[in-house]
Amino acid sequence: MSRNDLNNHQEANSRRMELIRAAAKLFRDQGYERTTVRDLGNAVGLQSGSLFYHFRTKEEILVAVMALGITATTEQLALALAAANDTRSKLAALFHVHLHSLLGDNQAALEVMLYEWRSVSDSAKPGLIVLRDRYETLWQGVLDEAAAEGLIKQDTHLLRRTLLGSLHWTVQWYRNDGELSVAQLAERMLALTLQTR
Amino acid sequence: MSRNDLNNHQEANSRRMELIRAAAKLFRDQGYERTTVRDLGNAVGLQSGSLFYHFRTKEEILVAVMALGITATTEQLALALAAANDTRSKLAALFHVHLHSLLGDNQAALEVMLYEWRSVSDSAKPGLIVLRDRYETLWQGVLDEAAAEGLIKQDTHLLRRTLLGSLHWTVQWYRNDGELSVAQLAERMLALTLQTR
DNA sequence: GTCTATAAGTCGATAGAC
DNA sequence: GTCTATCGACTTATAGAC
Repeated sequence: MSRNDLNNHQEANSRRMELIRAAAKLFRDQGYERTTVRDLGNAVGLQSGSLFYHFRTKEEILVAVMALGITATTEQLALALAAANDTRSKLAALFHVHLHSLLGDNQAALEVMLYEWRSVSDSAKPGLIVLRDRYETLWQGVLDEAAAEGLIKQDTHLLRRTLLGSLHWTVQWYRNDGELSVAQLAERMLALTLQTR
Repeated sequence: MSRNDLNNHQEANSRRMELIRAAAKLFRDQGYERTTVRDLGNAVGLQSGSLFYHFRTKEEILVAVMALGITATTEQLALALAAANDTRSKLAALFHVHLHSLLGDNQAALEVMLYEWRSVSDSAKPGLIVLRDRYETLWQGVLDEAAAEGLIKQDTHLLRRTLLGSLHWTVQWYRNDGELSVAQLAERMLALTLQTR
């Protein structure tokens, strides 16, 4: 029996999770539309027809990939924020967690969430928007705190959108084999944001 | 005979241009892969087969849309920079021209350039990259000038990438019927960038 | 659970009439 | 230049055997 639960991405059902992870990479590299169910089957050693035992439609796979991408990132951010001692550290966590999730090893799922949104049907969008809002609420809380302390500028709503845009765009130009590590990039982007001279 | 000239997008050949403009909107709204040649034909009152008199392939239409988007924006920026009196005005022009080109009336072409890059074949990429680099070189010149005058921070290469990322991402959340005009948005994003308190 | 086989439809592109 | 008609390939999804 196929599952359709946005939240329960941690299920031990390894075949399903294996498929989601393989789909994330294919969707990221080729795009959702150009990736066929035969491609997905090949990636996990199944015939294309067998996929439909695990998922009812190809789009259900896309939604599962996106849900995994955003919830995993949210969980990592929540953990990092809980471990941070001061506001400056929390601010740094926003950049580090986001970039690591986006550019780190095998983390294609968040990128799919950001760049394949148009392929999601209207009926599936609300559930994903809830997950995205949960993540952005964490961001907003830290930014408001940092603005109150004078660390960053006051226009925190617009700041959140511009910062997330800057971070999302890194996938278009960042190269893992370049001179800059993900952590170094996070620090330099943080420095550009802080109210210091 | 079909034309294949990246630069000559101003050709008076109105049928071809009409098609490019219609394709820009369809590609933006539905994505390149989901837009069929039948959709393109309907949009300009042609049968699908007739398109191939004007373009050899569907991808050639995509490339023409992108070339139009980036060259038109570059031309507008060059004009605005030539009219600017000081560095602060040039900085403002970067934000205003980019956002107007991206969010203004019927300006779908630049958005297609930014978000359908994966659908461009490897053979067509170099020509478009040349056009994009021309645009980013204008940006880099202004940013270097502004940094020298202390208007913005010194890390201008990374700053260019983060700013363009912020601007590109506005298409994902900006609404024309909202409370903020494009010009107002440009000013507020500029304010977030300037080294002032 | 996974297979084989295929249904049922859509796709980009071409050929030839006008 | 645009039409009609269609080719051949490819697509998601289903049915039934194992």
